[in-house]
Amino acid sequence: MEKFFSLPVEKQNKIINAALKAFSSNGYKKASASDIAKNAGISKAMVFHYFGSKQNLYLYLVEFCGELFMNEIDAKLDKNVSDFFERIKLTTNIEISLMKRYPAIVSFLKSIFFENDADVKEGINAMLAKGENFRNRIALDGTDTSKFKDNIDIKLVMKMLTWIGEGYSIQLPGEGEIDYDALSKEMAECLDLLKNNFYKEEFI
Amino acid sequence: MEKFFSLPVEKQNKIINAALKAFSSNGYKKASASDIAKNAGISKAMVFHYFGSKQNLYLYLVEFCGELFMNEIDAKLDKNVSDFFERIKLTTNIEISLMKRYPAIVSFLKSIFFENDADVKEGINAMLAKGENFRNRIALDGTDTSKFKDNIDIKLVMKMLTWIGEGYSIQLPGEGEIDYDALSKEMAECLDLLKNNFYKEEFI
Amino acid sequence: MEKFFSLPVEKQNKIINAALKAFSSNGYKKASASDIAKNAGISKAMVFHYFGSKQNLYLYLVEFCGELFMNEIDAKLDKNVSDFFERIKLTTNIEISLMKRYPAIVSFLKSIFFENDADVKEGINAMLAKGENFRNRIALDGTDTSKFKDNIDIKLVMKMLTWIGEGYSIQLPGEGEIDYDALSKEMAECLDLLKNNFYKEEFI
Amino acid sequence: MEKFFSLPVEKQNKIINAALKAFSSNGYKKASASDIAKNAGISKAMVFHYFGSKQNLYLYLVEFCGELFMNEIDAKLDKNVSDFFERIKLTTNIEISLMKRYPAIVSFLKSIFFENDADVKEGINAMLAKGENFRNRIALDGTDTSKFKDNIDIKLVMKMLTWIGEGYSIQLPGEGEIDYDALSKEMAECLDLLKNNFYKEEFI
DNA sequence: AATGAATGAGCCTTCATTCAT
DNA sequence: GATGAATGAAGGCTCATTCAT
Repeated sequence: MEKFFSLPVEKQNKIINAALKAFSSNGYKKASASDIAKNAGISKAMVFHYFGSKQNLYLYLVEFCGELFMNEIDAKLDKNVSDFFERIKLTTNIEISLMKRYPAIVSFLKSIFFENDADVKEGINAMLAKGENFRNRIALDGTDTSKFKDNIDIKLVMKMLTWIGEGYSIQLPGEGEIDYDALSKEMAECLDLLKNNFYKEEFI
Repeated sequence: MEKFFSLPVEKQNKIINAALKAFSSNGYKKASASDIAKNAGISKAMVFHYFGSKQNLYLYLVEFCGELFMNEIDAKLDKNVSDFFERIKLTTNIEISLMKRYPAIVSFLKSIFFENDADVKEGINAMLAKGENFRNRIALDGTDTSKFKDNIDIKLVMKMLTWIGEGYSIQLPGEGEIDYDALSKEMAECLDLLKNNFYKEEFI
Repeated sequence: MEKFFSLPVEKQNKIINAALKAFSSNGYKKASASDIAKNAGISKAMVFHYFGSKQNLYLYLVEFCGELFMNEIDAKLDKNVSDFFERIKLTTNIEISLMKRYPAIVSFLKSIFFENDADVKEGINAMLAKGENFRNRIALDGTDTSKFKDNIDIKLVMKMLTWIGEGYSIQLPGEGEIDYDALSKEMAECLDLLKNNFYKEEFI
Repeated sequence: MEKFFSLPVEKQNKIINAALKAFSSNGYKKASASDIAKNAGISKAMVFHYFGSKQNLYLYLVEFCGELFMNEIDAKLDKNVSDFFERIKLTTNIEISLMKRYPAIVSFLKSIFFENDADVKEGINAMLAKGENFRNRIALDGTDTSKFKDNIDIKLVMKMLTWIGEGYSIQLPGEGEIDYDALSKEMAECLDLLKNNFYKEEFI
């Protein structure tokens, strides 16, 4: 796959976007190599020249998108913030900012969740597992858990938030413009609701 | 499709389960009629004899599963229970009991969400719309909302619960045994956590 | 095929007509056994019970129709008429009267001409050859050829008439009402034209 | 279909002939793409690569053959010949010369007449209509009709000749060598027979 | 490197034919 | 005899992948 990486980044991105779009709107199986090629402005044969196989291309995209998310957060999350909900909010906003820059990524990751094709399922699960670990680390390491009421199971809260976050991305429309600000605001309301009711009086 | 319905129920179910499994693990497009036939122990031609086309079979399953869920809940949900969380809990348990009887349904409905193939998307959306109406009706009609603390946005709680519920089914493995009791218990914990913190003191 | 013949004639005819219609409007290959069965009001399996195979059925129809034509003419042609054109005219009118009684036969024989499927071609050709012999015999045996101008090649005239006759049936519409009287009249004009110019003065 | 046209003409012709042969001996429906491919020495997939669908290929052949006939005659028919029979004779000979170059065309056009499959019937009829106009124009425009005896209905003669011409092509064998010279000679005899008896004394 | 041609495997679907009842 | 179910073989078509240039 060095062949792909030795392309000018601009062209790489064009191909990546074409593939993301094709895969997310049609799924792994139905997305055809020739569609991807057409969208990217290259010949079908080049897709195989660069990536070897459709499967390879798909798995590369899975990893590429996953790493992109994690690196971005690693780089931009302020480690000094110790408040649980503040961290989640920051993380969420970073994710949303990423979505703004690479809209195709969103639908792709969305589609990945329910891709069940045997050819790519293992790779997807591996990435998702990595992502879950990452989330937990980000959310829990160095977090001040003493603010929670004593009877609150923080891990359960964390799980709930994960599902809520997924719920958000799932409900996004497949196509068309996304109102990222509304998204951000609604997530914030959710977090506030939980914070107001899960924290001890004095930390609200 | 009368041909299918005049089959002994046992055989119908075998075919349904084979199809559900094939579709949920491969998606509409890649699931092959011959796989379905093989798993159901019939010849490929019979699939077409019974359902006419793969599309027809898929759409039938979508409707079958959707109706099954809704009818089951309609029939078993005690309408006298007015407590919001109690209702959700009952509903969830009914769903889980359904999963026990038709395990393939879960992964199928899971997969339906993100099926984008044009041949079946319209049918899926129709069913999902019906489902959403149903959910709202079940959760809100006749529910006593006065127990919530005054500053709680009940619609937001409802949304959160929907996502949490979906989160549950999403995290289920595509294949293999599912620990339904753990599932049920974890969901109950979630509901209790929210109830304990969202209700006024006197209703806990 | 005794099984077929032991049916009441009424039912035989219903089946024959259903098959004639199906074959003539769709051709040998595309006409489906289930169509024939449906049109005849019997089950598909019976078609095979009676005729063994679609090929058999088709070949039977070819022979049946051919024999019907020839027997009819043999029976009704007045052997005392010795004038060439008069005979042709009589024959033609007999044919047309047959068409009136069994409309489906017309389109079927029409379609037979250009049926090229290897499964039935041989049988068709055999029947057509028999038909040609028959025509020649009818037209030439006992015919008074002395009326023709001396330089006329009667066999050539005969061939021309055959082609003209075929031309007539070919130009018939596949479906809809046929104006048999116009047909009869136009053929008569043709014959008169030839007779007037091919016969010696004194026999016109 | 540019893909097909950018092939070397030699290969185009091989494919065309393979298809003509397959279609004329089996009809539209039964002729299989794989037979065509096999006869043309290409893979089945290429048939679809070149023509998109079997229907497309068939309709292309219909038009190709039709145009070929008409162009050839337009180009070679000496417009100064005004004698009716002379024109017919020239036309016939041009047609026969075409048959020598593309033998499969004959059986194909023969088969087209009675092809009833809905997928191609419309296209066939369009071409046949064009052909009929063409025939009439060629035969009647600029023809000297004064040579006919006064009581001859020229339109009827024209019709007869059409049927006779069709009769010729119909009697041709589907396969095997055709004796084009005999064909040409017999047609000439026919024309002479009619000319000698339909023209006024002084023009024979 | 880049392309268009080429292919083979596989899919949905149809249908003549056979089986079980 | 009669029927509906069942099947296997084939056909049109698609597409990931490879080849030749």
